Amino acid sequence: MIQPAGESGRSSRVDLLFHALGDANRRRMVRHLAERPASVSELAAVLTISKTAIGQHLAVLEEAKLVCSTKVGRVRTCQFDPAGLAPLQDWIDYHRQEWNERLNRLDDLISGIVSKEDCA
Amino acid sequence: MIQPAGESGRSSRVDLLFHALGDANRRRMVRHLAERPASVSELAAVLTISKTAIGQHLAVLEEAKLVCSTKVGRVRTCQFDPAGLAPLQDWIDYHRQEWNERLNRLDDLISGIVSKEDCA
DNA sequence: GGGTTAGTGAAGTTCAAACTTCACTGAGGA
DNA sequence: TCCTCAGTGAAGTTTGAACTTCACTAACCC
Repeated sequence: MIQPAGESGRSSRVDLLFHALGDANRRRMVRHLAERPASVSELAAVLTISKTAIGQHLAVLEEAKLVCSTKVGRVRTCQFDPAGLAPLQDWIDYHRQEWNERLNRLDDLISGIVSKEDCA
Repeated sequence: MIQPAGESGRSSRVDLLFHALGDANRRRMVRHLAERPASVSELAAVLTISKTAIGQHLAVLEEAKLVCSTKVGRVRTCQFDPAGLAPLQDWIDYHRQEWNERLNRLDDLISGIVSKEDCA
């Protein structure tokens, strides 16, 4: 059974996101939903897996806040929410920035050495 | 044993990336390496897991091209490579864009309806 | 040379999670 | 009303992968 990460030690938002997107089928779901909303049955047909499996993946995606769904009558319609990607973007930005600062520190170090050499 | 994804069906770059970053310990490694390079032993001390485990995680991160490492003497030094994040950024951008286009199509549809109403 | 330290390979254990099937509920249509 | 279709819950199976330990190699230091 696909674990909807209820009490599985997956705590942070980033954790949920990377885990949710770490599965190829869930990424296919997201990709499909980015084009247009779809029902559980439609997604099951597209991915050629059981509707039960779709339901389980859906729970994971919803917990990661990448997808939301509403049920009207007997059909549940799933929708992509791009805002859910924000923490992922933040994570990337953080690491890029950290890296740049590291390069800057290196720059400072080097120019410091150079100016000392100038003094000598 | 940590599977270095050799023949595990993980094919695409994005697949490798999401899988690599889906693990909290690997993210901690990346975070540490974004600040400064480190040896296997140092990472093992920081994450408090065995050096063997670090070596296994390292293989995954290297395959995803997020980290590179070189061995001089008996110590292997690992380094973060921010360029490895590019495909991840592309993935995010694609889905945001797809979403925007979807909204634009909706806009067009609505304004089409409105102008028809104007004609009536 | 001999001891220590850094890292690796092999093998085994454990656990999460991605599926399945089956049984069921409940909405819609003939 | 009856039948069908959409979705869900429970339970079981199977696999991938995150660890460990142990044994080993090779570099460094005395």
